[in-house]
Amino acid sequence: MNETKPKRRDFTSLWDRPGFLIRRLHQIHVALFLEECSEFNITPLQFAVLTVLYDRETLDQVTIANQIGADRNTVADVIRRLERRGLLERPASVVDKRAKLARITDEGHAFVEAVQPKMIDAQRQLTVPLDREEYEVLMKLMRKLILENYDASRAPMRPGVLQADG
Amino acid sequence: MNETKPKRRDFTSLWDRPGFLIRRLHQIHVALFLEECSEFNITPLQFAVLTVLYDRETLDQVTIANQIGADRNTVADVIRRLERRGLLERPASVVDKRAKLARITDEGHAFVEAVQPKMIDAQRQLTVPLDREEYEVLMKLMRKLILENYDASRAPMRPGVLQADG
DNA sequence: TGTTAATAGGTAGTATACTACGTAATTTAT
DNA sequence: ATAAATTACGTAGTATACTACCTATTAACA
Repeated sequence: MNETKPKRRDFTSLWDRPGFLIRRLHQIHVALFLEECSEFNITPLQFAVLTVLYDRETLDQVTIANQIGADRNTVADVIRRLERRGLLERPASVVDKRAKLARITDEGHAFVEAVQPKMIDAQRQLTVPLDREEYEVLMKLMRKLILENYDASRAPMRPGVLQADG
Repeated sequence: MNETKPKRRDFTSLWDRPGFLIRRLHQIHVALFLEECSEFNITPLQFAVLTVLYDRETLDQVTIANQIGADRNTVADVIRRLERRGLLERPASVVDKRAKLARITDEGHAFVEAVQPKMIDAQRQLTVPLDREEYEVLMKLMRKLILENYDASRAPMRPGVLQADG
């Protein structure tokens, strides 16, 4: 084979910058998700919130933010929109007067079930180019980077959550 | 070894959804970049725009957007901010009265050189957990997904650009 | 007990990343 | 040469993802 350059990590071209590729992948995923779910008018983050509330638990905003690895304020916005659509309720906590809880409604529950197959289509379409082994390798490496850069983002997921879901 | 489940692609847990992992990775990358470059008050996308203008070419907004794989309107915002800081100039095109071009200033040129090492630190920190082979595999798989989902996002990069930089 | 810490939530502001729509200029087709 | 389609740019609006700062409530400790 022709031995090309040793190829150390140089980052000169945009296509040699992991951050650049990750940004593009993120754009593409969001675009695919929105396209597949266009009939439901739902976003990836909104669906993630509904996913953690699907089993009818009643959680506060911070817990939800930690479980989906999102910013506290962003989650507050998302919850506001989902409540406006009647997919969530927001009961006040009786034990902690600061906390404003969130719980899925029956409508929200049915909504998740309706959207689920489309969400899966979006995930599948993004990754169809990969065979089984490539897929597993990619997922493994991405999980590794997320766990090792655990405290980089302002919305780090808690160890408990990692163990529960990972 | 203990043979766990066959592990088909099921997407039930958030950590089994590629889109979810990509969103988290994107968050982490942005956080690392902003942290490393905090003294310069610059974002990944702003730096990407400066990168394509670094060799003193004078380009229009659409061309810039295509080269960095970003939305046209987003690029317009970014350019506006960079111009406000004196890092870019915006000469009008003489051949096409619709086009408003962008060109890097001397200040912008020096700025890129000052920020470059910090950008590289951010890229490196994101990927330190990976050894050389893992790094190359990850980059290869991400590039593959981007190229194969070429027309998914509204800001697809043109084949010419792909050949030039890929 | 009383002071301090930490926590839950809110508001306001910025940047990215879109959609939808409109205008002016250019290119293509008839 | 004129009409139609395309292109470049702009504005306005929405959603995500932050920072910074604020209040109220709870927990910790001296």
